[in-house]
Formats: sequence, structure tokens, C-alpha cells
Amino acid sequence: MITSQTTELLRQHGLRPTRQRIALASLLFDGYPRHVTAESLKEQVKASGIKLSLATIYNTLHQFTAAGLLKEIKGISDVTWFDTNINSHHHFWDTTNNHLIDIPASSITISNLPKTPAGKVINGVEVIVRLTDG
Amino acid sequence: MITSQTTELLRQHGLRPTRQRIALASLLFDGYPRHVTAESLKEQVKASGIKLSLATIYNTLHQFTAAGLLKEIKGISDVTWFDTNINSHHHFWDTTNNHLIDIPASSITISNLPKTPAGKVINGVEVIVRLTDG
DNA sequence: TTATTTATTAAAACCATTCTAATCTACTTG
DNA sequence: CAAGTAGATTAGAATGGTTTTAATAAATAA
Repeated sequence: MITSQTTELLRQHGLRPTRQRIALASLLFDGYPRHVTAESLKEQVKASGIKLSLATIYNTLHQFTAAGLLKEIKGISDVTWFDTNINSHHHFWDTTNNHLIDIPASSITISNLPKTPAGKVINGVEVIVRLTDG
Repeated sequence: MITSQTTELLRQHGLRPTRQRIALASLLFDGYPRHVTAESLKEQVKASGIKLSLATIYNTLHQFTAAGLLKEIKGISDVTWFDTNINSHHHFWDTTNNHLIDIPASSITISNLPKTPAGKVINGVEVIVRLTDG
């Protein structure tokens, strides 16, 4: 993704287009689905010769999530993942390689749930299918 | 649960019936389903006048899990939960009160999953239904 | 440009959990 | 029962992912 498009994307989401955000958005939003952690993204950033702090990576991942550009996934391998696929969907978790694979929301049916407690409302459903070798 | 029964339960699972394990098992395995964290269990222990270290609570929760007496649940509120319901099932997570409610496994149907990658096998499915007020 | 707001950063703090290594307890064997 | 030993408990230190701090820098507004 070229810089001018990335700049525009950031502005559309109310984020100042700083050098760091442009670099991260360029890596993340290239049209392919990506699952990253703060650490994995730090590696990619380093590999592409850009220098920016881990704190900025955390800040930016959270800002992108708040802006609706990323989805946060917890409960996988003790670290927080961020997913460029912001549609409702689920995940295979390959526990051997610590790698995620998307599962479309349509693959999972919730049939006869117990009634939700009074005054409560369903806010989201997260399904993780663990995979091991064998 | 009386001490002699708890002692027997521990022995049956290959665990030495120490004072600490008997105390924790008595609290946990009274026939009612329980969802605890290390901290919440520490509070219960304290409230019942027993004194034992947090390290022992962690050790014991993991030993009970390895012995098949508890199930470990991750991905809920940044801490690890332990569930006395060891059958396959899922959870409502009330994010306001940080409280769990069981959902029977039969309430959720997995219909047309993408094919699992070659050489991999499904090891477990974890579903968390987030609840908020409103 | 100058002022103002917002972002970045290195380093320290945080916090759930695990580790260490010293002490203690349950069980085994004589 | 006594003594030995394998296993358990503990306080406190360490770990590791993440957040905070507070000082500097960059983006925008006037």
C-alpha cells in the first residue's frame, strides 16, 4: 500500500498520519489477512529496516483496534493477537507452530443457548479450535 | 465434603493428601460447579481461616488439572480460570461482574469447518460468549 | 511562525504466574 | 516405631507480556 493511500486511511479513521503509523498500517493493511502479535510485528518492522519502539507498536495496535481497523484476540498462547480480518469469524489455533487460521462465522451454529441472564446482552462470540499434530 | 472422602479422592488420583490439598479439594469439590481463579480461591481460603501460600494454590490448581479434577480456561479477563465441570462445555462470560456461566456442549454445533491442515487433529474447542449490560 | 495538541520513546513499573532453594511433611523400609 | 527419602510447601525472587511515566518530538491550528 502506498503512503498516500495509507495516510488517507489513517485520516479517515481520525488518526494522525505519523511516520510510525504509516509504516505499521502499510505492513498490516496490504489486502491479505494477517494475524500478528506485538512481538511478531516488531520482527517484521525490524526486517523492513524501520526503527520504532515496542511501546509505539502496542499503542498503535490498540489505536487501530479502537478505530475498527483491527480485531483483538485473547486466549491464544498467553499473548494478545491482532487480526486484520475485522468481520465476525473464528480461529483454528495450531498449537505446534503457534499459528492461526480463520474459520468463517458461518461454520459455527449456536443452537439452543441457555437464556442470557436478565439485563444482559450478547456482545460477541469467540471460538478457538485447538489443533495438535497427529 | 468430609476429610476422609477428600483424602480418598486425592489418593485415587495419585496425589498425597496433604493438609493444603485437602483444604482446597474440600472447598472445590462439594458437588456444586465452581469457577475459580487463583486469587478468588485465595480469598475463599482466607475466609475459611486456613492459611496457605499463593504458590501452593497455583501448584495445586495445576496438579488437580493434570489429575483430571479441574479444567483450565484461558482467554477470560487476562487471568486463568479453573472449572470443576470437567465435561466438554462452554461459557458465558459476564464482563461486568467478571463471572462465568456454563453452556452445555450440546448448545453449539460446528457445521462445515474448513478442512483441518494435513497432519493436524482437533484437540479441543473453546467457546466464549461475552455478555454486557443493556 | 508560534502555539497547542497529540505522538513517540526509553526506561521504569505492573501484575499474573512461575521458579528457586530452603524447610517441612507424608510415606516407606528396617 | 525410627530413620531415611521422596515429595510438598513456602517466602521471596524472577519472569515476561503489557502498561505507564514523563520527557522529547512531531503534527496541526491559529
